[in-house]
Amino acid sequence: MNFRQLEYVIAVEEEGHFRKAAQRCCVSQATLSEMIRRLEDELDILIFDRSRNPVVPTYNGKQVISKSREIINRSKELIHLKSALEGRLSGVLRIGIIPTVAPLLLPKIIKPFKKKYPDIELKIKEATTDQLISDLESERIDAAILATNPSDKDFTEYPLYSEALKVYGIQDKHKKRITTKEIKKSTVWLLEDGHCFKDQVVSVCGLEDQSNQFDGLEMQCSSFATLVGLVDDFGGYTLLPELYVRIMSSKRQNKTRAFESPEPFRKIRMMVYRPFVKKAHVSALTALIRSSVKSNL
Amino acid sequence: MNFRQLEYVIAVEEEGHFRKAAQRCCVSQATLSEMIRRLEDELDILIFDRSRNPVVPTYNGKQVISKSREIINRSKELIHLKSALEGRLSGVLRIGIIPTVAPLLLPKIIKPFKKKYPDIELKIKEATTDQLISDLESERIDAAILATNPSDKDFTEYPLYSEALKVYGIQDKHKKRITTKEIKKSTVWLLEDGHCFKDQVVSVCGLEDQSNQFDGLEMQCSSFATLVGLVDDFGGYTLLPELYVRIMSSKRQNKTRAFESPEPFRKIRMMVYRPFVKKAHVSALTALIRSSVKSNL
DNA sequence: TAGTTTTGATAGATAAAATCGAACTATGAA
DNA sequence: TTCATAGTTCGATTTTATCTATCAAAACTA
Repeated sequence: MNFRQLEYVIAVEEEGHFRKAAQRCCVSQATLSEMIRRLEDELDILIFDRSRNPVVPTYNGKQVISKSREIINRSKELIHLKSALEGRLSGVLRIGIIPTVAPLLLPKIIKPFKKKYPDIELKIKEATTDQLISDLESERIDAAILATNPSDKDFTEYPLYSEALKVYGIQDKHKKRITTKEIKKSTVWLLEDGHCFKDQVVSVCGLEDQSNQFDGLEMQCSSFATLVGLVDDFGGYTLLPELYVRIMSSKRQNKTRAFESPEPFRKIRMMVYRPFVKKAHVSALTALIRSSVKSNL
Repeated sequence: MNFRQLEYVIAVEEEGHFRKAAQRCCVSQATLSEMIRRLEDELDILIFDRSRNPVVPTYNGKQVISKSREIINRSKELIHLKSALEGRLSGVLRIGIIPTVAPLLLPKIIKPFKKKYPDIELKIKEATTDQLISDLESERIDAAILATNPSDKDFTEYPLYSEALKVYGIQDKHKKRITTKEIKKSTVWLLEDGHCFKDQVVSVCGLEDQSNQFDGLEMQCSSFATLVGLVDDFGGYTLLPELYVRIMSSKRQNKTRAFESPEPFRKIRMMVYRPFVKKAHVSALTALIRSSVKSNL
């Protein structure tokens, strides 16, 4: 067993293809094939089902790949240890963000982060909470920015910020605050399934799990911009997180109101699986996000 | 960088000696020397200070060794993955136990464990709480059996059992229970510093941190057997955990009493640092200890 | 002090491995 | 069938790890 074999296995899993994987690893396909066969012999585990296209890992193979990732990730850390010890953070930081946070947060933080830590290569993945949790466990990402608290307590969390949920779609200029009862009388436009924000809205408003239906129109929304457009065109309400309200036009901000106290809010957290690896990287990013949001909320 | 280089580094750290390390790794000293030099070149970190005898790691070298252990431990897990997946637990399980628990617990569990899991090689280390916590962090051991709760919350704990603290040295056969006030009037013999049991006794009885002094005699005790002997010879009292009382002669058990309610007790826990590796091994041992103790307490 | 032992480093030879290009087999599409 | 694509196998080549033998420095020893 050697590091390269593990890297080959990871590459094949990600590419689903021996030739592409070989290309990525800068070796001939023959070498990669032979090395993977040798690893399979040594572990006495068939890692890939080659009869399928794309090549897929077997059940046992998935366990091998998972362990391989752990090992390769740590070996990368060892290679970057020197610069880490010197305080020059370097290497890769792989972050996952849910779609209802990404467009609000990323524009604020990417540039300052790259400026402050030029030697860190930032890899960002936008995906659903479930996907990101699975990525954390398999060490495909180092940290995830989520709005829900995974019931599973194998994760460590660092609170980032809380933001209130606001209501969009108010026409009455004199109205100050609004209750859930009032908006339930009308249509409440929701994001499509899979977004945790949708579940939060349903729970906050005590809605039946109504889908976006209006006069024969069914919409699968994946962004706040679309939701706001729907409200403008068809009436009704939608809920928006505070940070999104702040980047809307003032005309639209005028159609937004806070809930009656106590205001519902969502907590955004940095979640990590192995709190000690990339600790310096993650806390650098965490600190940056906190200070960035503090000046905006 | 390859696995063997990391193994060589770990061996040198543990042996403090290139030749001995080479012998342990079954290679020539020249090979080991060369490979370590190459790793140092690659990482651009001087790992060992060779001018000292025994050879000691540099500060940065210690970080390298720590990461190397993480990597090597995981590579071992990968090698044993097949049998782990088949339910036949195999490989090494390295356990640390504090000295005031080891002699009470080990005799009960080692044989049944070896019988039930013949493919697991059990390595047991007896050491103080502080030492074991450091061993857990550096992955020198997989789990530790402790009586104190490390304030640091980076550890996961699995409760094993609780045992009451009893008082030894009672002469009055008609006495049923005893209070801390009563025993404080006389000498209370203690274990030497470093044992957490001693600190627990001092705290339970509200003692000044008195040392074992009696008529010009100063004793550094490291076992309950010695403490009991001291009480027999010189009078006074000592505190014993319940499991120890059970293995004493009935003559001595007759000189033992429980405290007035609420009885003080100590909680014995299995502590792990990375709850997911060797999870099956650790829970196998945990289950065995619990059931073994249940029939004895 | 001079000789001896011990320690880790170095050099050249050798065995083991990883890698490559090319030929080979299997599968599915035109 | 014929072709294209996929992964495997084979022999040659390069790279790497390892060995033995030797060296230089430091630590003992007589």
